[in-house]
Amino acid sequence: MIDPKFIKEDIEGLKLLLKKRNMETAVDLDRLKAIDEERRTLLQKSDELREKRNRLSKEIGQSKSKGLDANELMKQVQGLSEEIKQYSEKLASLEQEYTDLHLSVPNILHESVPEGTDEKDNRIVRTWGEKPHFSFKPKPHYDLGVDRGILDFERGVKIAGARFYLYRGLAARLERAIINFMLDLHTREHGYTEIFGPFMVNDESMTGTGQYPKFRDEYYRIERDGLSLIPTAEVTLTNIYRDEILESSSLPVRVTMQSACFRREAGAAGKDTRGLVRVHQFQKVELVKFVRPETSFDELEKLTGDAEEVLKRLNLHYRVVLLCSGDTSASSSKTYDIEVWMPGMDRYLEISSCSNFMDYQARRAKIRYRKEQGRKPEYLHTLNGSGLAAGRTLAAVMENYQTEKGDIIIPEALKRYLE
RNA sequence: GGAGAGAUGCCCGAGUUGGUCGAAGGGGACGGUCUCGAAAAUCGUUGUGGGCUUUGCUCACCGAGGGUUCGAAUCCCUCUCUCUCCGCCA
Repeated sequence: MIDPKFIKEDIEGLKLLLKKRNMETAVDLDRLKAIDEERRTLLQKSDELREKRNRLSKEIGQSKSKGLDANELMKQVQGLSEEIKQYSEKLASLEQEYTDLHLSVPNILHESVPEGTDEKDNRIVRTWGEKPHFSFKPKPHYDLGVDRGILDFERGVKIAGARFYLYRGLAARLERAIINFMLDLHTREHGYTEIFGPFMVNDESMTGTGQYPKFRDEYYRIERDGLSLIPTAEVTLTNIYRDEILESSSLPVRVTMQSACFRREAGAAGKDTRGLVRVHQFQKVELVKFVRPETSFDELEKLTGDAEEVLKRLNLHYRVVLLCSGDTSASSSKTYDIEVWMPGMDRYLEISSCSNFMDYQARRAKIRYRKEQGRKPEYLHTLNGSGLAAGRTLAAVMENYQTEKGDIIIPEALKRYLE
């Protein structure tokens, strides 16, 4: 949610924002503005009536305690109450519509975000390492894994369905090693606290981070219990402080958590159907930060660097891409994608996405902090990024470290985790 | 899953014959006095969100949502969560 002052004071600015984001039809801003004004008028009127009712009711109490007759007053207040009720009903429906529209307004974009319509306009900001050379034609991880007997897609499909898979032996051990390596790196060297929390969350949490109410079909929900399987540990981590006020001295808070992630991949039919690229369940190490507003864009650079460090230590060639205005997700103000080179697939593959949400998510989830004692609480800024997607990292290691005979060399950084 | 108890401000905790209760009291935190300084003592301040004609006025919030009433933290209904006992269990 953006600061409501934008709706009140700068509707033209918001129109421009929608245009930049290539989503002009997503929100009826004129309607939003009109509702905002109408509800404020009604609110004023209704507050006046309530004030009167409170005052008269007090008088009734006083009269009665003196043994005086208050019937006349009581009749008057009864009428007031009727009127107030009508106003509340009108207001409630207006508030509802206002909130729905407010939630649909995307986040303000940072000035450094390039204008553009889709991924073609994203800007490569840096590249690390080089594409490895092979004296043979490197295989994509799915062929390599199946040939080697460590990836089993047929069994995954039998057990659960399309887009499920099974790791056997080395693949399973390698992914576990990758996860441990990443968690150790982030906790020992980057200052994150390791968290282990729920993989299933309630609707408040899904709403807090923005999954609900809009993109309901993209997630698995267990109706009977009102719980949803998390699509990322971002949900668990960000909701740690939902509805709370933190002390300024405790910021920044840095947390990391490894989790399984569940995605329905609705609308991705026929896309990336092979391999570990797009599946319904995968593991990921997530990074989340809660920071003071004035530091959040610096923190985004550091967070992205924390994720990049994983690839550096694994000696995997990658590039960092700054998403353009049309490709940046609605809740993000600025996003970097990290794309790792996949020699077998002969393409770069997104392995991490790091975003600064500024106060957009914090406002929604009511996460605030107190600048100093006695001051009003303010919304803090939240950031998150994958550090990294474990399944895709496994695939990248397999493709980059394969030998002609179909073996996989263990990267130096992972050796101690596989002994 | 069965039986019972409870949910109040940063924390503890009063308030349940409905009225001047946004809420006593204690603790904590912050500020002042005292002191060379500190402790102790003492005085004061200390919830959140909204509206407006914004050094002020006002509305809402006592787990959440409904209801009764002129008026509800206080009465009624539903839900959620917590605790205790029993059952089950990695």
